[in-house]
Amino acid sequence: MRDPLVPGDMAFQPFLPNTASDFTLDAMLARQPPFFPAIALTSHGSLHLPVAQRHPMLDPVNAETILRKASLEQHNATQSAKLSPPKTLETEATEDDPKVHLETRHLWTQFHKFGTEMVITKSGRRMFPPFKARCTGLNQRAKYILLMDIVAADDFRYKFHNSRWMVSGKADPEMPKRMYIHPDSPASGEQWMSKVVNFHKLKLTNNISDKHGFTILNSMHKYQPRFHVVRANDILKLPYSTFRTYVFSETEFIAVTAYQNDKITQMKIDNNPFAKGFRDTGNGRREKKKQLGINIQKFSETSGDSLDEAPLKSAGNAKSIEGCQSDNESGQESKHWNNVGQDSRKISTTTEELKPEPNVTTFHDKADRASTDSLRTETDSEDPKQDHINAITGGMTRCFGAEDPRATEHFQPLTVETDQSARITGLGRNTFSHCYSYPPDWTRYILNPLGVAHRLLHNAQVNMQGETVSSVAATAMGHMLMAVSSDGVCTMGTAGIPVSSVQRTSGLPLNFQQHAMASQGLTVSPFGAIFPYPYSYLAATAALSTTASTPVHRRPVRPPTRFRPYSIPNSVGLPDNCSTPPTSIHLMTDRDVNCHTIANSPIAAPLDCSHAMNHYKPLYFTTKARV
DNA sequence: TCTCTCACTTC
DNA sequence: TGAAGTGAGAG
Repeated sequence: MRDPLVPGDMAFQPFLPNTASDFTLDAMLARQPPFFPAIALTSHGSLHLPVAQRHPMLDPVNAETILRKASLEQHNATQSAKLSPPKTLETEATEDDPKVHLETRHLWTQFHKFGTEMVITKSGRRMFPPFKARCTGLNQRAKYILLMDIVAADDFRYKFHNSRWMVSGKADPEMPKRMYIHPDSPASGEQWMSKVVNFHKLKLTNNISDKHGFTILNSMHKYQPRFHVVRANDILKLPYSTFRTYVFSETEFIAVTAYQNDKITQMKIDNNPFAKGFRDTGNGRREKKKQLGINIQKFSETSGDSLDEAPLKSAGNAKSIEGCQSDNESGQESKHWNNVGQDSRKISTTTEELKPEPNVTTFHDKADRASTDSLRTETDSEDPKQDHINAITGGMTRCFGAEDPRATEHFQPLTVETDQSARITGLGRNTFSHCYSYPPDWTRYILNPLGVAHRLLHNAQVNMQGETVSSVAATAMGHMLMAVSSDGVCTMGTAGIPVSSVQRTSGLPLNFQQHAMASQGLTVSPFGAIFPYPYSYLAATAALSTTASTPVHRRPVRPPTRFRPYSIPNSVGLPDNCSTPPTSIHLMTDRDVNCHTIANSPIAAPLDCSHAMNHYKPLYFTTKARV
C-alpha cells in the first residue's frame, strides 16, 4: 500500500486546497490522502510545507482551529436541521388543501338508487356513469398525480333475486388489484383545476389474464371506486408520497357480465350516448324492433297471415321496414315481443312509443335533479345521527320510507346489516364511520430501474393504537409499482388482503400487497420478486398463512384476498374523538368540504374528527408514506 | 352466468 | 372513414 505522504508522488490526483470551500471538512474528507502532494515529512515527523503553498489552513495550529470551527458549524447545522421541519414532502404536503367534487354525481345517484351495475367483459368495458371529478385547492405550481382504483366494498357475492340485489354467499378471491393513473399525470395543480378530470379510459374486465392494464373485477361482487390525489412530480415518487383518497359512496356498484336489473339497463340506454341506438326515439334498432314486434303482433292478431308481410303493414316507417327486411328477424322478433309481453315495464315502454315521444334523456334529467335534490336534502342533514344512519345503512338506500314504492327497488344488501361479524370487523360500507384508521406505517419501497419495487424496512415494527404489529403484512394500500401498458395505460398493482387475526385484535385493517405489472402480465410480490399471476395468489397465501383466518368457500386453493377499505376499529360506534391515526378516513359532504388532517408524523399526530361528523358523503382519507 | 356476434352509435 | 363503445340476443 502506498504511503499517502510520499513527497512528490503525484499519482493520486493531487488536491491542493485553495479556496475557502476546499478547507471544509467535507471537502477534505471527500479526498482520500494524499491530497497535499507538496507536503513533505520533516525528519521530526512534522509537515514541511513549501512557502509558496503556505496557507492559514496549513499551519498546524491554525488548521486545528479552523477544522474545529468547521466541525462545530457543521454540528450546529445538523442540530438545527433536526429541530426545524425538514423540507420534505411532509412539509410541502400541508401547503395545499385539495377538495374534490364528483361532477357526475347526479348520474351516480340516479343509478345507485337501483343498485348500479357495471358491465365487465373480457375485452374491457368503460364505466358508466363515468367518473368525472373536479379538483380545487391544489397548489397551482405543484405537480400532482391523480389515480383511481376500485376496491371490493365487502366480502360478499351477490345475486339479483326478486328484483333486488341480495347477498348470495362469500366473496370469491379478489382479483389482482390495479391502480389506474390518469394519463395526464403528472400535471400541475393549475392544470388539474382547470378541467374536469375524466377517468373514462379506465376499463373494467373479468379477464384475470388481462394484459392491457384494465381493472380486473369479479362478476356479481360489489365494488367501490376510489380517487386519489398525490402530490408528486414523478410517478416513481408515488410510494413515498401522501395519498389523499376520496370515496364517493354513490359510486359503489356491482360488477356484472350481463345486466340484471331492467331499470339499470334502461337508464344506461337513456344516458349513454353509445347506447343511443337502443333508445325509444324512433331512430334506433330498439325502436325498429319494437315497431316490428308490435306490428307483427297486431298483424297476427288481426289477419294471422305470414309474418314476413307484417312490416309492410306497419305504420309506414320506411326505416322500420328496412330494418326488418335487412335483419331478417321477423320470426324472432315476433317471438321475442310475445314473450316480453309478460314484462309490464316493457309493455309500458312499447305502448309509449306509439305516442309522441318526449325526450327521454331530458325527462330523466329532470327526474335526476328531483331525486338528487331530495336525497341531498336528506343526506346532507346537519344532524350527525343522520350521517351515521346513512353510513350504517349504505348511504341513501334507506332514505325512503318503507312505504315508498321506490324502497323496494333500492340497493339493499339485505343480510349485511345483520351480519354480526361484519359489524364487528367493519366489513363493507355498512359500517362506514366518520373516522377510520389505517396502519400507521407505509411499507416502503425502492423502485429500481427495472421498475421492481423492493420494500424497505419490511420488518419495521409499528404501533397501532397501542398494539405493535409487524408491517410485514401491514400495509395500508399498495401503490408501489408502476407499469405502463402497451396502450399507454399506467397501472400499479394493489391488492389488499385482510389480516384477520391482527385486524381483530388491533381493530385496524391490514393489507397485503400484490404488485401487478399489467402490461407484462406479471405480478410482483411485496418482496420484489416477479411472478406470473398464479404466483401472486401463492405469494399472498404464504404471507397470510400466519395471520389470515378467513375461511375459503368457493375456491379453497386461493384464499380470499379481500381488501376491506372501510373497516373501523370499534364496531359501529362512532368515537367522539378519533385518536390519531396517521391515516384517516373522513366522510364528507358532497359540498366539497375538506375534512382531512395531515399529520407530520404518521404515528402520533392527533386527529379531530368531530368536524367531519356533520359532513357526510364522499369518504375521504389521507395516507402518508414516510421516507 | 358467461361469451360472442351483431347492428348501431359516437368521435 | 374507421376505430371504438353500446346493449340485445343467441348459444
